[in-house]
Amino acid sequence: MPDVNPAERSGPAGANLLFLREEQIRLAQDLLFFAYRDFTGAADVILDELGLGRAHHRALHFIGRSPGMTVGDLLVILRITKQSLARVLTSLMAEGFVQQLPGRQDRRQRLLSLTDTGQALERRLFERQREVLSGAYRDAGGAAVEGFRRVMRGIMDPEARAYMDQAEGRPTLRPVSR
Amino acid sequence: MPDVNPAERSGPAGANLLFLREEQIRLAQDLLFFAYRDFTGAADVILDELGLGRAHHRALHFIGRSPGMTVGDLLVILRITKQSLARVLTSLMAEGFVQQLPGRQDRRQRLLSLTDTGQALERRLFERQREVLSGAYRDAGGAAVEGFRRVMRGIMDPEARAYMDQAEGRPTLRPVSR
DNA sequence: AAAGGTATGTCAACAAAGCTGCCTTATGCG
DNA sequence: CGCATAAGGCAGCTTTGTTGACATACCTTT
Repeated sequence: MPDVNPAERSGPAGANLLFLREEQIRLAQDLLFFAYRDFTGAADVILDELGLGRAHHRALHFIGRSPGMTVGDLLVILRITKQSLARVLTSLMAEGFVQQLPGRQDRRQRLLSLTDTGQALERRLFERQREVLSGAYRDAGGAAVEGFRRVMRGIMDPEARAYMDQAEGRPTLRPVSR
Repeated sequence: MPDVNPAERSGPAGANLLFLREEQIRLAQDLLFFAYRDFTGAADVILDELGLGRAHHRALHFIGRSPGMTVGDLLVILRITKQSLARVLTSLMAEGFVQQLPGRQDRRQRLLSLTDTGQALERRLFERQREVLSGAYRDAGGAAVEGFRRVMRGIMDPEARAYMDQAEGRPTLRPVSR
């Protein structure tokens, strides 16, 4: 039973098929662990230089992706508490990477956006991760990329899928609400 | 490849293509964040019941995957420090989920394996994640799963790929070295 | 057998990034 | 006016990572 191709077998070996299926799921667990670790780790050198952590990177990423978003929006996306986010945002604003502007319709809101410096930093971080992903995309090919996208989408919960749908196709260039 | 290689294009649509390529990378960033978050989160309810965290789950997973592995092996896989691992292993052993046996050839080693209780717990955690992954696999289809695997592999660093190669096809049933 | 390297464990102290609970301020809205 | 909402802040705690120093047992080489 060492390694049999799962697709080519279905005879009396029902249990074997079950095993193969389970093994495939376990491989996916491994894949998620290693790929996430190494992908996020790609930006660490830059973050360390600046005394920032991954939590800062996540905030930069999503703010850069939807400039003008509210603090509440970001909380929903990150699924962390106000306090955890506050720590990160406070330091990002103190360092001049992120700015807040009062909402026009609702002046209680603080609309978040990246400053020029913040955009530059986000781009540096992005480039590091792009190198990793570009390599993977190139080696895997376009069809694989589409498969990757579909499986990953399926793993996310419905709320995250909804966010993705709305984010897709929206140019990041959307102007800051002023 | 679905989208034209940017290197081969420079006409009037060059900038647009570049934008599409960048947008695709940013979508992948989102995918990794949400999928990892929701996949790992699937087991949280069970972990909370037992007062365990995700670090414990990772240890259980990899020990269950390679029974008889050494502490050093696990350190290399997880890429955390001895101290961080010690905390986790100590509590897993105290709760009776993990056991250590001295190595036969090299008696300095402590070979790690799951106890029966540990295997049962690992299975419960696994089932939760399997539900998520099975759904994603079913909706995406077999070809997509293969693409997913290839892209994820490409994202991992070479050392992690080497581990995956060695882990693949190895039945988890490998007996505990006694 | 002595010497030096390796595998593991342990202590102390610290940092990042989560969390809860509670309270304040400013603003929107019925 | 009164209540709800968006955001911020404070105090304190937990999990999980970090470093550095040191101890013990065991392997390997001389």
